[in-house]
Amino acid sequence: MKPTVHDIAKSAGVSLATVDRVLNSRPGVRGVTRAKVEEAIVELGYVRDLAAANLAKGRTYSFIFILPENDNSFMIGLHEEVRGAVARSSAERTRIRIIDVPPFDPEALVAALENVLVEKPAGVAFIAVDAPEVRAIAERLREAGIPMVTLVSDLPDSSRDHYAGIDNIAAGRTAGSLMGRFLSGRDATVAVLAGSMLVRDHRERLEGFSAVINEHYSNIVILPVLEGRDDPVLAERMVADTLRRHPDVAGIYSLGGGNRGLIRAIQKADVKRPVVIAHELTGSTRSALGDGVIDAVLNQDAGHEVRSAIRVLKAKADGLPVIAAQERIRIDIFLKDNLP
Amino acid sequence: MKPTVHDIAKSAGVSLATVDRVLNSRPGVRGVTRAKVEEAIVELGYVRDLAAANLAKGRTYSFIFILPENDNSFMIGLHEEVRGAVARSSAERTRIRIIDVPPFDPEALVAALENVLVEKPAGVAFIAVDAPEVRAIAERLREAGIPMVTLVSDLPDSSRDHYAGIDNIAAGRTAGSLMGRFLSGRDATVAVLAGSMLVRDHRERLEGFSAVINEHYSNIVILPVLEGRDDPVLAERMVADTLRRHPDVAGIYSLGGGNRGLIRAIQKADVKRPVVIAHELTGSTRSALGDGVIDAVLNQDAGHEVRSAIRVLKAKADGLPVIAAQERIRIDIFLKDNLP
DNA sequence: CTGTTAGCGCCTTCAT
DNA sequence: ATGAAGGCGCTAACAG
Repeated sequence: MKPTVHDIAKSAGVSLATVDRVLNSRPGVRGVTRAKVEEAIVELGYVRDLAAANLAKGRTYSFIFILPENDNSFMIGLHEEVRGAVARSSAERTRIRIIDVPPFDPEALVAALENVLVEKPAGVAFIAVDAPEVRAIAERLREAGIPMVTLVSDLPDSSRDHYAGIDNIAAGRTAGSLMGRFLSGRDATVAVLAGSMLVRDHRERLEGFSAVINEHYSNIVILPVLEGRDDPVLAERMVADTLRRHPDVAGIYSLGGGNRGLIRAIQKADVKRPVVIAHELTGSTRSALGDGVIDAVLNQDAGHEVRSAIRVLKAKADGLPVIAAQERIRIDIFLKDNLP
Repeated sequence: MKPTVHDIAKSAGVSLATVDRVLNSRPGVRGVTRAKVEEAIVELGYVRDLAAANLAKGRTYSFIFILPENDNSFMIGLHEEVRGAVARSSAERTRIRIIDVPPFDPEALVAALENVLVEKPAGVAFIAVDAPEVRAIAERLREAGIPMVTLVSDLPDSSRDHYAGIDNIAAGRTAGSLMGRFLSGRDATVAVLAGSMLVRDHRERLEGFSAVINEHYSNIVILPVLEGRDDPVLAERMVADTLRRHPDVAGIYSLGGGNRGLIRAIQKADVKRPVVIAHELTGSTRSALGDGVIDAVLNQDAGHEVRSAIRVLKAKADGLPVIAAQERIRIDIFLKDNLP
């Protein structure tokens, strides 16, 4: 039989309350007594039953998710996943509140996080904007002991406890390798469509992509980056324009959003289909994969990211370890053949 | 406040015991009484607290994992993952027993499953061998109400509740697409190394691979399949032999095990490096990816499969739904750039 | 400082 | 067929 608090109380010759105080490192226990209890704990190999503890405490983990009110498919999907988690809240003993903020706005993010500091939830998840103010408030959250995970976009070297997202440099490198292989040795010109070079994930993807091309595919020339602001209309115009001015473009790496526009531009253009690699599996990229307009999609599983963030926040709140492999967010590669 | 059994007892004007009988559909309640209780349940929107129920019952889910005592890296890794789950057992209220059986042996598998039928655990997971006897015993397990999930290799159209593994036809197609693209239009000869054509997953991978090559890459000729029995020594000999007799082989698809031998054969051969696509990320395929001997590895995440199997078995045991997206096992594609 | 006691939400004898 | 009471493992007042 697994030992319970009763067993260790008996073994240490104290009462349940004292055992509980020691277990939860609450004050009001003499050093000697504490020592006795701790000894009994290790001796009997006691491990606390979290479910029972939570039941007794009537505990529910209150988490806050700060999400940008962005209208691209990926963010909409992410929102949906969080709402899914909200729907499962009662079964999972969580209470999740969503705070919407304007995208790419450090001030707004800081304000939301300040709010978190007041509310003192059991944990917070947010999509980082890499700015000094954000780092500063994150540090204060850490001091306040509020578990923190960054989602999708990280705040490296900061006080966040965990990052639930992909390695964007690796993603860029992966795109570079695929592009290089798919273009197979021919001299070629490749265009890159990004959202904005001010955003860290986009910068990192470009960095990884360029690095691989420069290292291994010197036959490929990368055109100056197009910044389409993740906007389908703008993206379409920029890509169409590029295809007109560089009819020899043999490849396009779309590392941000606005893929609907990219796809339209390619379909309308009167050129040989370029090799296209894009990010995020959405309705439009999925069907473009099927139609052969896009050749590969790199994806991060938003559902996984959200579930992982919650698991990690719970674990941090309880001071428990996580299963690292389970929380690693993969860089999914989808061809039309392995679509889910 | 979430309603509890007390609330519905009060609302229905009965005692806790009666409520409990209704909740667990136990006999000994008059139709009218039952109706009253059920009405109160829906009216108050009651949902039972599983954690509390399990605490009261002192419940632990007993599961049996039947695993082949295979010595290839993938199976060893799978074993390890199950042992990891065993280590987490107490925290997860599970008790997992592993039964080892000889690989590819329907009789042995049937015997083990017969044992399961006697032991009546809360669920069983096994790597299917596609044989009529296995289907038959699976049917008996279903009749006995024992939740069943197949792992890695499925038993399609059978009575298993769930399959925790990849779609092997899709995996083969994915390999075919990658091979076709990597070889980019050139006329080429491709060799296929399998374990055994008697195993369903291998057959399906070959089927998918061939289909794509035939549909889209008529420039590629596939040599007769080599059956290396997942044995590194045999595989090395067969591949070396093939490379000697067909120095023009431009691609190799290794859809089974024994990759250590494949890698050695390629390294020793005095030919231009072929494009190599293999399955399962192990120590050797990982370093071969790094060395450029293997170009892509298709992988199924054994850890995910095991954790998923357990989640699904638990859910089935409780008659609860699962989060489908969480239980889909991906066909991971690894290049050297996105290694975990 | 330490112990007693009464729950958390549910299940399970044992009576009635 | 129904109900009362005690308990699962842990926590939280409230007394001493």
